[in-house]
Amino acid sequence: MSAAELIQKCHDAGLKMTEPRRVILDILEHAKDHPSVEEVYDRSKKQDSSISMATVYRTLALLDEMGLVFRHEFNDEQHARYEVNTEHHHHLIDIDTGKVIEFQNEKIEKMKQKIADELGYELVECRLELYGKKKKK
Amino acid sequence: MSAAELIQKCHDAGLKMTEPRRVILDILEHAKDHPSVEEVYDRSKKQDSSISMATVYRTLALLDEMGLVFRHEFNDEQHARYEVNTEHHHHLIDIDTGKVIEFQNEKIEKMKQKIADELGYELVECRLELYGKKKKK
DNA sequence: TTGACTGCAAATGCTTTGCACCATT
DNA sequence: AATGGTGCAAAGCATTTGCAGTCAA
Repeated sequence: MSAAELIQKCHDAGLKMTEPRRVILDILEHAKDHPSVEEVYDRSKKQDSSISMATVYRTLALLDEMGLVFRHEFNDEQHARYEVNTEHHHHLIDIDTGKVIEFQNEKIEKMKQKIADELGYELVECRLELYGKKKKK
Repeated sequence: MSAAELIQKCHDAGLKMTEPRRVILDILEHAKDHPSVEEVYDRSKKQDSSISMATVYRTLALLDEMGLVFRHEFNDEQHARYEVNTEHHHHLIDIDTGKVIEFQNEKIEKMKQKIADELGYELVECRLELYGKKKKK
């Protein structure tokens, strides 16, 4: 999703497009990692030093509620990480380096649906995180 | 795992078996839910009113490090939940009621291994949570 | 114009920690 | 006796919130 599309969706939702929001959306769209709130804040400050931490928190929470963004809380981390909601995928976290690798798997998607269904539930959301160590060749 | 086995493992690890630890292990072993720290604390107080919150936090952290217990942080909850480490399983959380259902699935286990392997990783841990709404009959 | 949005600083809530005392080994 | 464990209270940290001023629509 491009920054322009994100802005459009915010507009459609009736949100005012302020400078802080524009900057934060831009940061998120260009982030190739899964930045923490503080990281989004630091990067935002470079574009507009007047942006406050409170606004970053408020904006990210808002985007999360709207479903434009995903909030992650990986193991052993005390802070949240965010990423733009693009294609559905999961994460493998390198427990030594903290590196996050994204992956998709059609079979697992089907299994999830099936499991929820068999338990009498309609699947709404899901969180799958693998934690591993890099294999030696 | 019975309370006696838990105590044995703590003993083997060289931990002193104190009253607070005995009580907390007993609480955990009998818990059929996934109690929060505060819940473990409240239940512990009924057996020994002198137990402090700090000790509950310290003990649970210790048991988690030892791998005797699992720490969960389900979506939209600001506190951790714990459960004794028994058979490997995952959770389906009812997003309306917060009810937690446990499940196992052999195929998913295999898929996880395969995915990690293909990404060049040795799988160490995993977290799979499904969030859903109860289906109407 | 006006209600949504913002920065600031104070407050919250879960969790951790320093310290002096105490109990298990 | 030694040292690891405990309760208490204070500190930490990520996150939230009250408020008064500001700005997009």
